[in-house]
Amino acid sequence: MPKAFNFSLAVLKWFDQHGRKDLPWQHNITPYRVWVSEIMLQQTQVATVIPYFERFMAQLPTVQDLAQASEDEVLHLWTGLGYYSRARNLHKSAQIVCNELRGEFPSDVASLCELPGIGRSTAGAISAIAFGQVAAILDGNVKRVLARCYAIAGWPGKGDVLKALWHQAEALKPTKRIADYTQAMMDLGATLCTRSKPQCERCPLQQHCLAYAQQNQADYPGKKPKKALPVKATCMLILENEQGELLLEKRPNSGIWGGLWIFPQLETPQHIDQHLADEKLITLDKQQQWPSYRHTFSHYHLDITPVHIKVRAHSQQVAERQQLWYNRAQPANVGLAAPIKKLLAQLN
DNA sequence: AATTCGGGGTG
DNA sequence: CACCCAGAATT
Repeated sequence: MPKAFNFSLAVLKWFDQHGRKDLPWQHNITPYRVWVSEIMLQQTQVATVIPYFERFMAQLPTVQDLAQASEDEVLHLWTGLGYYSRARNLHKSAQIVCNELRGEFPSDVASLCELPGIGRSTAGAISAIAFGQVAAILDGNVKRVLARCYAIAGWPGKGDVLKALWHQAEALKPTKRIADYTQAMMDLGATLCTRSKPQCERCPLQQHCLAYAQQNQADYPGKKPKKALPVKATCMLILENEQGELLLEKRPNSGIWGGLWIFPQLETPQHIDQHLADEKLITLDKQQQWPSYRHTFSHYHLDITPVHIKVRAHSQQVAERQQLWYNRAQPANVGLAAPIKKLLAQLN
């Protein structure tokens, strides 16, 4: 009868040989240092955090120093790290710890979760690493390790997937060496069980990893589903004067097609007559509606309905409005939006 | 349950 | 450039 696989034992054995043990917050371990490091590490990579952590600790070595600092000073120390609400919550929590908890950090997950900026995973990390309490974590690294090892499919942003991952995290945590185990799981995810090109040949879980067995490591964790792009519609006026030139307008520098030149746009073809009147343009020929087509951006589809109209221009209000009559034989040296290029090509 | 927050790293 | 990262708070 072979001995049953002991997940945490294998992870701890690997940690003893290969885990990271020299990160700044792994020395002189105190609840304050662990807490600050865990907040900084939320959604932020270790290499980015290290210099910020060093500066922060040099400037505000204790929770009392942090509580008494100004919010501006805390935010200054955070500048460049991103997610600035983390800094404001950290500051608030320090004041709560000092003013309401007599300077003593809570040690259990539920109490830690009461502090602003501390959720279930960060509470578990602080409780386990700083206080040795048997608590589970589920950060991005652990999600990846567990999703692969147990073939937990789906995007962790979905409630049921997250629930399944937490279930495994809670079930696997050991009662001994919880601090090392917690660090080990994060190290495993950060150094071996990486998002791309995981080093499975060095992984202590290889023999038991379902994703490795199926050789579909890349399928875990499931990716966030790309939501269907919204569809917008526009009508583009291809206004051709008696010289065969086409009216273009310059887009503002900010926003879509910034600084490029496009045909005048209307929401729908119904607005054409009004627009021509406003622009003091006289229709010379029948309007020709071209077939609509779809142009796709990263964040939406744009259904374009081109309408070709031959006109006589009356006034010369062209310059101030950032307009020009575009001569295809002697094209102006301006940037053209992709759909405009496409339509110009179709005119020939 | 889905969105928002946000700077940097990476392929 | 798209996607991801030691997630939590908000709607």
